[in-house]
Amino acid sequence: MDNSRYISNQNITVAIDCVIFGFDLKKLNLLLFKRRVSPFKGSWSLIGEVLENNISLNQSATDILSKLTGLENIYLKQLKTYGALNRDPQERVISIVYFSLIRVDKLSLKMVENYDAKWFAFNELPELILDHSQMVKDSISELRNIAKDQPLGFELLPKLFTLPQLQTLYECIYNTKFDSRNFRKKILSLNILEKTNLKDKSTSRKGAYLFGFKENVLNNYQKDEGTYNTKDVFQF
Amino acid sequence: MDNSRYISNQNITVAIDCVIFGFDLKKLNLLLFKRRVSPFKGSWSLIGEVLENNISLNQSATDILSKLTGLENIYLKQLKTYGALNRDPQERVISIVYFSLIRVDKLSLKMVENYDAKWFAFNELPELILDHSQMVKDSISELRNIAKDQPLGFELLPKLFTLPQLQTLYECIYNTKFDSRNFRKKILSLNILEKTNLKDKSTSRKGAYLFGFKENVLNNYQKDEGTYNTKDVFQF
DNA sequence: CCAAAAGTGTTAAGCATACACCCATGC
DNA sequence: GCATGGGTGTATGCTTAACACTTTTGG
Repeated sequence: MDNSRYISNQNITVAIDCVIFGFDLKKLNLLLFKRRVSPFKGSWSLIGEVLENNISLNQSATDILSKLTGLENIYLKQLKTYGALNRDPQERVISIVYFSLIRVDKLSLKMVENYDAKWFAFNELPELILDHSQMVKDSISELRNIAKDQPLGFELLPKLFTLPQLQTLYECIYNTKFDSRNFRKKILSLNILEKTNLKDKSTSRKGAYLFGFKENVLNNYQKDEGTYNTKDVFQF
Repeated sequence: MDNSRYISNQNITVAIDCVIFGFDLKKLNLLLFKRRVSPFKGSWSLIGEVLENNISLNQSATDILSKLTGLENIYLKQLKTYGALNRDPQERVISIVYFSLIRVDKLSLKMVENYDAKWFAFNELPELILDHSQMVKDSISELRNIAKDQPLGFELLPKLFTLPQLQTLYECIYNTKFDSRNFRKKILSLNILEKTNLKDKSTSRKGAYLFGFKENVLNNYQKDEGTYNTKDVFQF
C-alpha cells in the first residue's frame, strides 16, 4: 500500500471552464466556442481545458484567457465547481468554472475567429453542451451580485465612456430600465467618476460627455485585485 | 492513444472539506477535528474526505455530514474550490469546500467526541492545517453575505427562540452590537416570525417570549432548498 | 427592594422613487 | 426647423439610525 498518497484509485478528470462576458456598449455578450472535436463536435460550448498537473486553478483559467485573447490582467473570478455524476457522458469530469469580464473592444475579431469563437448577445444564446447553460445561468446571477457592490465599468467599459453607456451596461446586466435622472444621481454620488470635456458624438448629435474613473479609484482597485468596494454601488 | 478519454496522465486528487458552523445561543462555533493520521497528526482541521469515483460533490458533502451527525437535511452550500499547487505538501490535492450550518443542540456530544471533534468558539480558533484557516475566513464572509438576504435562524436556532437570542446570532455573525429596538423593529417588520405565549426564563427573571417561524415561511423555505429569500433581511 | 434582562416609541436624516421638460446638434 | 438622444430638479415616502426609560420577577 502506498502510504504517501491519500488514495490510489481515484479516477476523476478535473477541468477548468470559462464563462466570458463582454460588453460592446450596446448589449451584453457571451463568448462561445464551436467544438472541433467529438463528442459534441460542432456544438457551442464554453471554452475549457483539462487541468494540468502542475498548474494551479487560477493559473489555468488565466492561461486559457490569455492564450485566447493575448491579453494580460483580465478580470477572473472562480464561480463554482460542477461535479454531478453524469454531467459528461464520456467519463467522470468535474469542472471548475471561472467567469471573466472583458471589453469587447479589446479583443480582436481575428483572435476570436481563430478559435471558432463567436460573441453571442446574452439574450440570444444557442443551446450549449452538457451543463454549460446552467453555468451561464449561475454566472449572470453572480454578475448581478457583483454589480451590487463593485463598479463593473472597470472591466467592461473602455477607459472613457459616457453615462448613457454605463447605464446601458447596468440595464443589460439587470435586464431592466432605469430612470436616467436617478441613475446619474446615484452614480455621481459615489464620487468615483471624473468628467472630461470630451464628448462622444457617435450616438447623438448633441454628444455625451465622456467620463473615466478617478485616478485614486483605479489605484485602489488594482491593489485589491478585483475587490474594489464602494459598499453599495447599486442596490436594485 | 485512448480516444475515449480527455487525458490520460492527470494525477490530481480531489477532496471535499466541510466548514461546520454551529450556534449555541450564546456564540458562534466551528466544529473542528483532531487529525488521527499523518501528516499533521494531532493538529486541528476541517473534516474532509477524498472524493469517491461514483459520488457527486454534493452527495459527498452530504454523506460526510450525515455520517458525522446522524442528521438528515443539514444546510449545505458549496463555498469554493481550493487548488493552489502546493497547498498539500504530500501530493496535488484540490479541495472543494462546503459549508454547513447546524444547531448545536441537535448534535450529541458523544457523536462529536467519537470523531475527536470539538466545538470551538469562532473567535478562539486554533491554528488549522494547510489552507483550512483561509477556508474558514472565506466561510464567515460568505455567511455574512447569506445572512443579508436569508433568515439564518432556520438553520442555526431551535424551533422556538427568543428575539434576544436571534439578535445575539446576528451580532456574532457580524461581530458587532445592534440596538435592540431597531433590531426588533426590523425583524418583526419582515413578517416571518410568529410569537408564542411561551417564555424562556433561562436567562432572565422576567423571561423572553419565544418565537418561531411562520408556517408558510417554513414551507416556502423547504421547497426552495435553502434559498428562501426575503429580499433584504439585513443590510448592515 | 434590587439586580438583570426584556420590552417599547419617536424623531431626524438619508435614500430611493416617481415624474417631464429643455438643450444641443446635424441633417 | 425638426428629430434624436443628452442632460437636469423636486417632492414624496420609506428606511435607517440614534436615543432612554419602564417592566417583570426571582432572589
